[in-house]
Formats: sequence, structure tokens, C-alpha cells
Amino acid sequence: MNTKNMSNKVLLYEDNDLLRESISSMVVLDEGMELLGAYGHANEVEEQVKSFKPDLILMDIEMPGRSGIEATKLVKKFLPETFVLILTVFDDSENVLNAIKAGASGYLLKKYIATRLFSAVEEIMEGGAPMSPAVAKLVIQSMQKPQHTVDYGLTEREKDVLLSLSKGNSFKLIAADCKISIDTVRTHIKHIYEKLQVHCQTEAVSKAINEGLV
Amino acid sequence: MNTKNMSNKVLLYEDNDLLRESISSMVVLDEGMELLGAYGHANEVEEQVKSFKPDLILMDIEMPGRSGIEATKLVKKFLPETFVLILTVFDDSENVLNAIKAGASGYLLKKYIATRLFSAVEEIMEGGAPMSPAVAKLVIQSMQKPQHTVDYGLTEREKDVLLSLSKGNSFKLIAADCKISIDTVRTHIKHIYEKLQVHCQTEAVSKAINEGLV
DNA sequence: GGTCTAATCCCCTGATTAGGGTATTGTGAA
DNA sequence: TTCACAATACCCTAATCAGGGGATTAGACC
Repeated sequence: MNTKNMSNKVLLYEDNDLLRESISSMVVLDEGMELLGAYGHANEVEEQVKSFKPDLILMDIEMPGRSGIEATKLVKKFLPETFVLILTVFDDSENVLNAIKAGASGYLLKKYIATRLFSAVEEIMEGGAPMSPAVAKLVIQSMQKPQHTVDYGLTEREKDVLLSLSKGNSFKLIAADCKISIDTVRTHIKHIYEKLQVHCQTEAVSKAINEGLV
Repeated sequence: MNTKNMSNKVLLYEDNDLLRESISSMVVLDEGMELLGAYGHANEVEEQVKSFKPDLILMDIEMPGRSGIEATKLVKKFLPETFVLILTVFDDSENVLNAIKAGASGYLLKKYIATRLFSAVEEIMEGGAPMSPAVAKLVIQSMQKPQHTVDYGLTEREKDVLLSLSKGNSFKLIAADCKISIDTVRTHIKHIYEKLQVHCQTEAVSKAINEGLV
């Protein structure tokens, strides 16, 4: 889409006037980028994206009106091939993960803008995913199943039964699966309900899957 | 756990003799790391981890016997505070994502070992998550994708009911939740079963959660 | 206007599950 | 040797669910 000697068309959304000016200057002075527009809010992002067809958008999260995360969703909806680099002071897990789920290709904390903006842009345009170490850690943690959040004290056999249950098996099938009688299955199930503090299959399955017990 | 002037205790698993020797040398010669052991397979990883209590494990994926991904799961099970850095030639999405889900803290392609091993180790020990740009991209893509894998043609109302069911609600509670009669719930449930090709609640909930329908 | 579908509601019957017991065996800890 | 507990198995009753009907209303589409 972009060759090395073509400059990348860039849009900037940042509500802080000073910062917007400063980033604008950086972009304008860089020969690899061409600034198409810089806005203090993202309320007209849909029209702007459609008319400018940028290659890259630098997006703040906290802006008056529509948030950068909402704006990112819209951008990816109407021009999916556009890259979005989030520029923000927030590095809490909620914002980071939501931005990435919304379709952002990279996440740069504002304190690193001066030193790393150009390398981040370069990385993004080459198909990479620039992230500060702290952000990368958050992303990885979100994928690692919360293994030892709570220990419900399930025995091995109870875990077997719960696993079979979570696959959608009836008591009858669980009995066959575990090679025990259906009454024993019932006994295990009762203990599982007590330990998980639930009162029916669906609750147990939901809890088992969502808390990584299976 | 580790202060800057304490060397980190390291275990290495790598089946290629030449590469194992070469990485061992790098680790031994670095004053920040202390090599406790280097093995060509991970079949006794459980005992080794328990007796050495390493701070960091450098783990190959493809090894005879137990894979590095299985080994990583065991390590995190018995010594959760141990960091695991995957060293591998594979950068396909399946291996990368499985390794991360298994609990790996970082992922370094072998071609980068010579130039980036020390910085990756440093980053990991500081709580970061070193990844090559290609790997970071894979991780991000995996979070952006899993929305509409399969379309079962559920109507909006059916999705509402399925969502409520997946939270562990009984038909009675779903009825209250959606403000409809229990009979209507039953009708929706019947249609959901048909469309999802399942025959009971647990199967439906399992499918809904695992395939991201809710 | 006719057809289709989503969403709502009702009934019935047989199967399954929930919640309450009790009991035996084997194992491992106190 | 007790004691606790995991794993196995059985019984009973009330509640809930599965699978089969049928029916009405409102909108969409042709």
C-alpha cells in the first residue's frame, strides 16, 4: 500500500492544544509523514476518515465528546486498512485492552512521544505493533488465564466431572465418560455446587469456563 | 524478589546441542545471570524446577518428549513466580498464542538471540514482556479477531436469552431478566438449541462462551 | 393482499436435575 | 488406631428442563 519513498498520510486527534501543536510540528517536519489534519475532538471522525483516507491516525483517548476508543472502532469500521496508534497518558488495563480490541495497532504512552514516536510509526507502517513494555505486559496478562485466582478446593475427581459437564455432557454421559455410576456423578455434582457456591449446571459451567477451572 | 546486584538463577531447555552450548556460554559469561542447569528435554522439568527454584527459564518449544508449551504450564503451576522466556524458530500464531496462554512472559525468536537475549532477559526480570514486533502483532490480532467466527443466525432476542443463560440463570430468572414469560423463554431456548445444534443448557452455554457468542 | 419471520404466550408428557438423606471402602494423617 | 476425607453407590421427592404440539401479533418483503 505504501512504498518507502511515499509519505504516509496522517490524521491527528488530540484535545490538548499545546500537545496537538507539538505533535503536529513533529509530523510536519518528518519527511516520512504528511499531516492531513489535526483535531481537538473526534466527533466528526467518520466524515474526516472517509474524505482524507489516511494511512495512519494518531489518536488520544480522553477527548471531549467521543472517546478515542469509540473513534477507533469507527475508523476500523469504515476504513479497516487504516492504522491507529493510540497516544495517551493512561496505561491502565481497561483502556489498553479496550483500545486494542477496538482495533488499535499500537499504543504509545505520551511520555515516550518525543523519543519514540517516529520509531513507533515506522514499526506500525511495517505491519508491527509498537507497545511500551508495560503495555505489552498488560496484553500478555490478559491472555493468561487467571489460573490461581480462587481455589475452590475441588478434588481431582470433581474436576474431572466438572470438565465433562462443561463440555455439555448430561449426567448419564458424564457417568460413561468417567466410568462411574450416575449416582456417583450426582454426588460429585452436589459437592461441586457446594464448593463453587452455585445451584445449577449452567452456573457451574459458566463459573468453570470463565474462571479457567477447566 | 531480586535486587539489581543479585544474579538471576536461570534454567535452560533446548534440544539442539550446539545451540544449548552456545546459549549456556552467553548466560555463564553474563554477570547478571547464574546458570543452574541446561537440558536437552523437559521431561523432568517438574522436579528440576522444584529443586532449583529458578528465577527465569529459557525454553525451547520443539523438544523430544514434552513440548516447551506443556513444560511452561507445569512450571507456572508449581512455581508461578518463575518467568519463562520462549526461545524458538516458530512464529506462527498457534505456537505463539499457546505459549503465552501457557504462562510465558516473553517470546524471542532464535534469530534474535545473539543480539537481544540480554535485553529481553532484563526486560522480563523488570516485569516486562519482551516480544519481537511480529509476535506482538500476532498477539494483538488474536485479541481483535474472535468476534464473528461463525454465524448461527441467532436473533437479537435469542442472543439476549443466551447471554442470560450463560450467566447461570434458570428459565425463571431469564424470564425476569428479559421481562417476558417463562414460556417465551422456553420457545427462544428451543430455537437456540436448533440453531446451535445442541440439546441441553450446558452444551449451549459451553458453546456460547467458548465461541465468543456472549 | 399474501407470505414470512420474530417475538410473544400457552399446554402436555416424559426425562432430567436439585437437594436432602445414608452407607461402604480405602487411604493417609494425627 | 482413630479420624477425616475422597470416591463410590443407592433412595426419595419436588422442581426444572426437553421436546412435541398450537396460537397470536406486528413488521418486513414481494
